[in-house]
Amino acid sequence: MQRSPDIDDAPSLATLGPAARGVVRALLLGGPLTRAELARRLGLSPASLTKTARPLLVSGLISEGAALVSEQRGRPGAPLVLDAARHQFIGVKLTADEVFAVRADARGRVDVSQSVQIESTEVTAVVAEIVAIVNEIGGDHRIQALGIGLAGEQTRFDDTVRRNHYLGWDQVPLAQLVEEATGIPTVLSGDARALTAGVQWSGPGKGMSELAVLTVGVGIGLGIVLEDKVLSGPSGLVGMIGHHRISDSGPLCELGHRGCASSYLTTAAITAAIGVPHGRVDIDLAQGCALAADGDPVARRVLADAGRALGVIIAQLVNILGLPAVILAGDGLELLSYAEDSMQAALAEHLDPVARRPKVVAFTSGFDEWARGAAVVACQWLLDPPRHRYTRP
Amino acid sequence: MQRSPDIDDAPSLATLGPAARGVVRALLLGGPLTRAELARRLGLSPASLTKTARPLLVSGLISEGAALVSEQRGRPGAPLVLDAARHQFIGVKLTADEVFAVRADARGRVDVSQSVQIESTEVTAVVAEIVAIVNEIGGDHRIQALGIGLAGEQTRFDDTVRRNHYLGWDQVPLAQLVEEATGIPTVLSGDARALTAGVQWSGPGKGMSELAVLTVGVGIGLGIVLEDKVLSGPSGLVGMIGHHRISDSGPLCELGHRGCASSYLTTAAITAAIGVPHGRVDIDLAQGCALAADGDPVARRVLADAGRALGVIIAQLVNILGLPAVILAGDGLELLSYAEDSMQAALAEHLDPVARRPKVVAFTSGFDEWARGAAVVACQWLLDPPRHRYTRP
DNA sequence: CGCTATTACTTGACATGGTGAACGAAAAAG
DNA sequence: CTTTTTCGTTCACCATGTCAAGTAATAGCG
Repeated sequence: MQRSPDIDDAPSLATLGPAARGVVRALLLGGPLTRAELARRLGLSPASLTKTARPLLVSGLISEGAALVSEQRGRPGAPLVLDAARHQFIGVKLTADEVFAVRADARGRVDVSQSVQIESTEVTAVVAEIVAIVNEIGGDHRIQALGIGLAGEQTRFDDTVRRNHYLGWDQVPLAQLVEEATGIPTVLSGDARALTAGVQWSGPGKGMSELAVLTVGVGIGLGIVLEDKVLSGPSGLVGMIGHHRISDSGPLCELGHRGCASSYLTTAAITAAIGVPHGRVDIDLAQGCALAADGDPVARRVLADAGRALGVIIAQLVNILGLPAVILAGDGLELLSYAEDSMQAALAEHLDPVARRPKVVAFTSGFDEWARGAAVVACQWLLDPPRHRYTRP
Repeated sequence: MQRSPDIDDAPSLATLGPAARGVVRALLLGGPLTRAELARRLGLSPASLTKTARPLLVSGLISEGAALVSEQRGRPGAPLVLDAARHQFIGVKLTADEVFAVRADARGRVDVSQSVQIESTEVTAVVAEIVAIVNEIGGDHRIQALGIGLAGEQTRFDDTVRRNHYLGWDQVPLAQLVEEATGIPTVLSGDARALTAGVQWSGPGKGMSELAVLTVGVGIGLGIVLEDKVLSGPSGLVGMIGHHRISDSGPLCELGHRGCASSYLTTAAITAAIGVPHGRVDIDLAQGCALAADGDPVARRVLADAGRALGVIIAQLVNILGLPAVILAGDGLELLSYAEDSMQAALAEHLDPVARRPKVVAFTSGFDEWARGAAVVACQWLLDPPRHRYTRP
């Protein structure tokens, strides 16, 4: 080819074979790597890497960097460099009253983010809002894929919104609708799954093959990673941990459960529990934490109870699945400031005596993390090796 | 070694390539199948099946049966038949005081079983006992592989016994020791994992891609199947559910937990809970159930509480993992007779409102089911596609 | 300086497992 | 007897991966 590869001239990741995708994935996760190192990580022979890397090099998708200063004895390897910024993705977090979108590169680094309130949850209106924000945020960039995260029962790399309580939708082929309007390949994802994918791809869980992401905020969410894959379950109904009973006594949740996780941990539950004894209904979580900081016994107790609930849930997860790490996220994470001790105590108490204590990490992030996760899902979707299913003509 | 070229001359399953293994696995699970049906189940083209089946046919590993009476319109397919009985496996369940072994075919059908008490848990003594029982039970049959199940933290297709509380072992290369003494390829497995494999391969969970097996007896065990694979976790520590707290009040378990699962569900806990109020220490589970049948209020209450504990655990599993089915097993299962109602009630109460209610199946079986599971693991191990990891010379 | 050990990469022959397209075979339906 | 439908085969071809042998570049060392 004569002309130098223009910036948007690189082939789409979707056209690559499974072997090349594996290399791209490893380069995205591991920065520049030599062929030898790639071969080791992917469990392939050096010969395979020579063969797989060549077409990627000639197509301009990756390039060969200067050899590093050698620490080894032998011939230094030539690092293969993948410019992640040349592969842009858009992630959308869809709720019943807002569309939040980010544009991120293949490593999940966010470039732009934007949000818009929506008035109607009617399908065509929502699709129009998504299309508008995607076009705006996409700008001139070529977008490889679009991921949409929403609360509900989505399976892995889904395309249809099944019965969705929040939006009032049922069997809406949202991916197809958006794809037709934007021309960008689109995939749906449960929001907890998306957040978890983001955390594991390029967040605090990067490189961990097994972990759970537990979110607190309006509700309680859970995403589980096993063997490097985010669990989706056959029906997409996974991680419904919000109403696990923590104790026999305790507050009531909105479903009438006494002492369930939601009754201890949702932001509404915490602010109510702190506000009511003080005769105040307008307290928010920050104020509640401030009260605890001032030594207010009610706030202290409520947050300690919340921490205890967190600890119990973490212990259950680790007992059942043997997870080495649990990451806490969500906008209700503020509560941890005065809940961490009781969380750790409850974790220690409820962990099985032979289970290993997991690493518990608090991951403070903005709301865009949900949309970023959706972008990561879109990227993982493109890189997912086509699952070799013959379909008869 | 010289062998008469008779029926046992078929090639070992271990020599097959991944494609052929897939066909064999499908034939083991699905009885005789035509090439067309195999192609559909494996997601392959008809051409692939012709190619893959041929060497299996000429080697005699499978044969072509007579065409079935046709219900379809077109040409009837020729079913491919695999004689599972020609592939024998041995499964061993190892405890601190007993070695229990079965010989089963590749479909997990048990032919012979035998057990022996062991006096010493010294490694060489135990290995000798295993070798003796394997040789005896193996007879003249060619044994494809040997699986050993034991309580402890074994990873998937393990070969070393790590720190094992029951046997007092640490870092014992048991698989290698037995393999050297018997000449049979040997693999280790956690006992819950083995039981679960047996249940899903050819037990009541046959064909289910997602399920959990919950055992009650001396302890509480848990095995989880996700996407057709039994979960093992990175460290082999999975399913440590025995000390999950069920209620704040309740009996004490041997670790001092009040109201944990073990305190409600182990056979010892139940018999003690029934026996003590009656001033009897020698009650066994059957007698306890008999008392309940006679209307004894203590026994009724204890069994109802046990059922409630079961229901809570099942609900937790289903909430977290979205499992469509849970299978109950173990020698303590007798308790279900007067515990099922409370179990169902607790399950309904603790299940998340949006989660789907799982099928709960009681699977009554003998102790040989544990060893049978180990034999199934051995078979699955042989059929596991060599996981394509290049190892440098 | 040149030799050796070590590590990185390439080359080409080959194996495996997969596909599509064209075709032949056997049954039911009409 | 023809059509339809489904099953199975053949053959050319592709993608991925290995092995064995060789080339390339570096550090260490006499």
